[in-house]
Amino acid sequence: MSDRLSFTLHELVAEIDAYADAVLQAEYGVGYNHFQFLAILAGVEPTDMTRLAFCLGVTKAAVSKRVPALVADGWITADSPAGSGRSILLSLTEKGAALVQTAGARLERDFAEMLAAPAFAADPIDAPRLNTQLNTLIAFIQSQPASAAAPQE
Amino acid sequence: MSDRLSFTLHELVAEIDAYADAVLQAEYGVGYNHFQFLAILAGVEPTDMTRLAFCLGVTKAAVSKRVPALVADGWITADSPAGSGRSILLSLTEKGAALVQTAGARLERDFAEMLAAPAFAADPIDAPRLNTQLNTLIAFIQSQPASAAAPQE
DNA sequence: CGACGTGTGTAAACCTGTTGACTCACACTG
DNA sequence: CAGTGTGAGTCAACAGGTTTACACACGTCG
Repeated sequence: MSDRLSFTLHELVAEIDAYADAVLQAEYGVGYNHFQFLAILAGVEPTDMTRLAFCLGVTKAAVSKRVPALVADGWITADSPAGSGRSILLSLTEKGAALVQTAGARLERDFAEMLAAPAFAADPIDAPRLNTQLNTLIAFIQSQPASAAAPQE
Repeated sequence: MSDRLSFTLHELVAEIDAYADAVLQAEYGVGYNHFQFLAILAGVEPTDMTRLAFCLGVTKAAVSKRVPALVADGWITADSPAGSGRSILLSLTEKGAALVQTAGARLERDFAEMLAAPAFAADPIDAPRLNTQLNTLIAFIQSQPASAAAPQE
């Protein structure tokens, strides 16, 4: 347990990811990265690689390398509409959408249950309020001059 | 802005890291990973590779590979005390300790200022309380059965 | 003593991401 | 119609992690 909030946040995220990875691996046979790719695509589909890369927080090249395998395994489709330059439109297949739906709901339910656990009875966590506060904080950090470091921009 | 707390947390951590990396790079000429390695070592030095790896949340092998360069550049020392098996004790040099001290203070000050920014006047963030809550949450997740995924254990 | 078991660091192969140079398709300009 | 610019995707080289297997320094126990 650290007394530095920034350390605590890192630790918490690592713990959430580890938990999610364990659940996903055990019940759906996919890893956390795999799920995250599909889940974030679900929020913006159909979209091209560049935008998805931005949403994922990785580079175009990283997305470009993962796409063929995901298409081959039937999670997503990649179409090149005529007359759109080299742009490639990515979408979820039924299988991909189903995974995002069911596994996402499962993880969200788990997480909500944790936040409502008796351990927090004495000092309950107000999730919506916390979410709003943290989003404000994100926006504020992004507005800081030194923060010119988002990948791919 | 996502309405899912877990997404927001990921985004926040990414933003904090990007900010820290920009500051560290600009003012101290080191990257965030570099600083993190030294800062976490500072909290447990002197210690051996296995324990440091655990604290960093990476494997022994990863630490083992980084140590030679850090020693060569004068950030840390690696000693093999007689009679302790193959254990190697890692410690910060003066240079390393100074970086952790000054850069750490700088980042912490920046972060504290952000949390006190006017943007939060309407709904202030109580950092110590939040830290406690999140640490409780971490402990709770770790106690969940599915969470058998901490690296190196 | 000698054989094992255990903890610790290291080496090799691999996976995944980044960077920087490139190709390609299109739009604009002369 | 070139010629040039620009945005999108891809390729090659690299960086930093993980895994698996191993070498080594100790204990312990026969």
